[in-house]
Amino acid sequence: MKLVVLDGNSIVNRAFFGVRDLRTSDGTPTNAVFGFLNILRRIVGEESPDALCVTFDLPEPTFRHLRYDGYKATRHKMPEELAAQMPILKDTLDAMNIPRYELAGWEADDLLGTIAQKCAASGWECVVCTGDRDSLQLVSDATTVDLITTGRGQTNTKRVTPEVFRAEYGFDPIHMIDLKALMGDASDNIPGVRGVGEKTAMGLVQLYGDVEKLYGLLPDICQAPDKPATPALIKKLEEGREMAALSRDLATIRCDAPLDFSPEENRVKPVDNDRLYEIFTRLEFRKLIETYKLTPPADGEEAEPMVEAECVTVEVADEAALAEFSQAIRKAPVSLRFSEGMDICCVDLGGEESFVGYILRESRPTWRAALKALCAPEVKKLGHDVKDTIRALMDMGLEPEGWVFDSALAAYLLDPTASKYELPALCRKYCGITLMDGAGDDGQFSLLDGETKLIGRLLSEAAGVACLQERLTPKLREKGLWTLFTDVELPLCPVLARMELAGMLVDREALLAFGKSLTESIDALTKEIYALAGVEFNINSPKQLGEVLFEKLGLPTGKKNNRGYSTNADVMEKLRPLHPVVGKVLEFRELSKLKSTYADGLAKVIAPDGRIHTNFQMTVTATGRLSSTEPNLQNIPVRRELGGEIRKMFVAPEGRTLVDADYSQIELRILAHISGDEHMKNAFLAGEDIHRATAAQVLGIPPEEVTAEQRRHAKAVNFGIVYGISAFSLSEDIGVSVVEAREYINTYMSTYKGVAAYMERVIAEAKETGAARTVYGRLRPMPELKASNFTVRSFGERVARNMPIQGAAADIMKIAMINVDRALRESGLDAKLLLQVHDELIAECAERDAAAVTELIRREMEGAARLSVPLTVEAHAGRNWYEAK
DNA sequence: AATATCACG
DNA sequence: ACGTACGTGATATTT
Repeated sequence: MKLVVLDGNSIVNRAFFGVRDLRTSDGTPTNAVFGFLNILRRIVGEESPDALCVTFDLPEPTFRHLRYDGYKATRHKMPEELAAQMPILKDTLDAMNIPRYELAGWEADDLLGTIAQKCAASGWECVVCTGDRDSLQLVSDATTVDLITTGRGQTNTKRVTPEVFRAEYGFDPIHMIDLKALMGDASDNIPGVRGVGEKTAMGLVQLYGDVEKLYGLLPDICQAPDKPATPALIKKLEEGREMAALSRDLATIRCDAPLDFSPEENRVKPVDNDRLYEIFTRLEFRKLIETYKLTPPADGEEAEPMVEAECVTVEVADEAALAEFSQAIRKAPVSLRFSEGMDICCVDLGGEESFVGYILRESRPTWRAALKALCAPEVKKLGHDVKDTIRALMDMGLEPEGWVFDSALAAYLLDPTASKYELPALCRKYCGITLMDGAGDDGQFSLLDGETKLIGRLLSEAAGVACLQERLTPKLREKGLWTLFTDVELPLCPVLARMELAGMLVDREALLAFGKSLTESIDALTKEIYALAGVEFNINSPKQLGEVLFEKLGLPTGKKNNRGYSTNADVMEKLRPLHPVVGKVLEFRELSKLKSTYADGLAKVIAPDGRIHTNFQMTVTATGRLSSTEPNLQNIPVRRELGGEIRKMFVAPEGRTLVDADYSQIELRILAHISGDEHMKNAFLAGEDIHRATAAQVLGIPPEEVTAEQRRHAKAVNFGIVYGISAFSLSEDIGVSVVEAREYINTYMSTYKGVAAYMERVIAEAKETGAARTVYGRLRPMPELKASNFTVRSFGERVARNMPIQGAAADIMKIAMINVDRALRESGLDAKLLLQVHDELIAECAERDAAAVTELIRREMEGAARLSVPLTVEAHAGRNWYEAK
């Protein structure tokens, strides 16, 4: 039996100084806790102990202080940043069910010694884990020491057994104390013998071991086997006799602390999932949550574990089973889970027959007919990530309708700020059930083959989805999210599935040619930059670029970042006039971005059909927007001239055309609507250029006298208002002093009083209800508003201003997409939606239908919401995306 | 795996 | 006095 005891203070110190600064988003330092846990995991991995515990020093004076005043006088006080982490670490250990030992008046060393001693007495092997060489004296046949060293971010452990120790020191571990008695230890304020250093002491201990024995033989001693001690040394030893005895005493780790300890009590126990999950969430250790396979705590009172019922499974393998299946699935909603390869489908029958599971296999002759039966609109279906299921089924030529629930979307609406919505975690959180994953070693179905396990998992997941429907439906209703769920999110799924499947056609040849021309320009720029800088370096490395710009060329530094000085575009734009290389670097940056992310990046994801099929994510953003991945088609360049070239590569096939329609100023229109501000509403009602109107209003001049710069400033302010403006950021953005920016904001707020009042109101409401909301009911929990930390709270206030605006725009666009898709399909026009970019839709249609499609899309988008100001859309057709916009 | 940067709305 | 605009995703570099 083996017990590992960790020297808590020593290890947390190593961790604190060895791990780079790490903080939660509210600024709490966490690096020491993080480092400690890493070391802990490493040791447990290496030693596989049967028992585990940790010792700590208490900050009170120890008995050694009483005996020798100088002792530890030089030890530094614990840094505040580390002290702040100690209680967190102790909580963490408690949640991990790892016992802690601390004893007033006793050093951690003595506790380690005592524990090692008691282990040996119980016949246990003991491993002392510390970063402190002092503990090496404990090494014996029953006790080893794992020395932790941290260097260059790397943690190494060295296992010190008696053999290892002897090989290194040339004497037995217990004589460590004799060595210290002679040479002392500055860090622990052990005086030692004056004039005796490491070399001499080592030699003497190697020859005599014990200090007492050494003194007994004085003056007839040797320094080395063939070298009698010099009279000077003997004199020093004689004079230091008392100091040696005292030092030896101080250096001796005591093994008799009055500690109630037995190795058995420290047996390794499973962690407390709920407590540890809570702590890791608070510390933002997301990775560790996965490492320890922690799951969100079950959600309160009503979540009782679902009874694990026997599930009767029926495989739909023949016509008779198919007939029964087709009947059964029409009686009540069914939940579906498909295997990753879409070759197996498990169906959980809800309602009265909830313990019946049907299995569909691609290899059976009834496969397609069974799927077809499932796809009927009368068959009410529940799923998880329904959009992906629909896309896969559509890809198989089916048209699944009748979706009534999606557990991922439901969980997203309830808390859109969660990082993921995986089915097993949701089942645990909301239903208190643990799904069978078939992977555990708990013998769930360890005797079964792979496919049987897979079916077991899918059935268990399907049952989980059914349970989630029961638990989440009332929650959605309570929180006023039900309409959004059934009328917006669910109907959007097939629309997005069709868009993803359609994909956007790309002119591959032109894209590759553009990439090649970029390469040439980049090569030329590289040479110019090397010549201007006088050195060759990696221009893509902000670190190296910073060294060249700020050290070699001596340019003035702007903002700092974690590792040095920022070289971002804002900073470099200011440096542009100071050195010709700066402009070249900016150009290099622009071109490399275009090449790596767009020219090369997009070429890589062109499907065999010549199209790019993005994935729309419905459960990512905190505001309700979609996001687009693999590739992201929502950030295709447009603002700069060269970037526009990329949009020219997105084309319509021969005989077809693209239609691009975007909402004009939708966010400001929403602001005008929900704030009810008369001035802003009037500007929109009069069809004015809103930024010009803002400048005119704020400056008190006629609109026609507004200069380009005044309009630019007003535009920045309008954006700022939506984002939750601050004078500082506005001044940065438009390049005026903070005072001027503040002045501008004040004037703006007294001009647009309705907006000012609205901003106050939303924050107050969000504070009261704990969430920000759109007019459609979409919500975002806002715990930040209660934070005592100024930065966190301010962030919360900006979010509370912004979310209802950005979120409502997202709601309106989603409604528009559903309506456009429906109208297009009903119209009989040869057209389909391809892409959404937040306030913009792109469709493809036959050339001859271009005008009709353009008008249809405009009509549906403008009609998606009724605001107190007009909602207008600009729409154009073109052979490529650039032309259409 | 984290950071810096930059593309979009 | 605090720190500094909302929401995303991809890439290259560095740890």
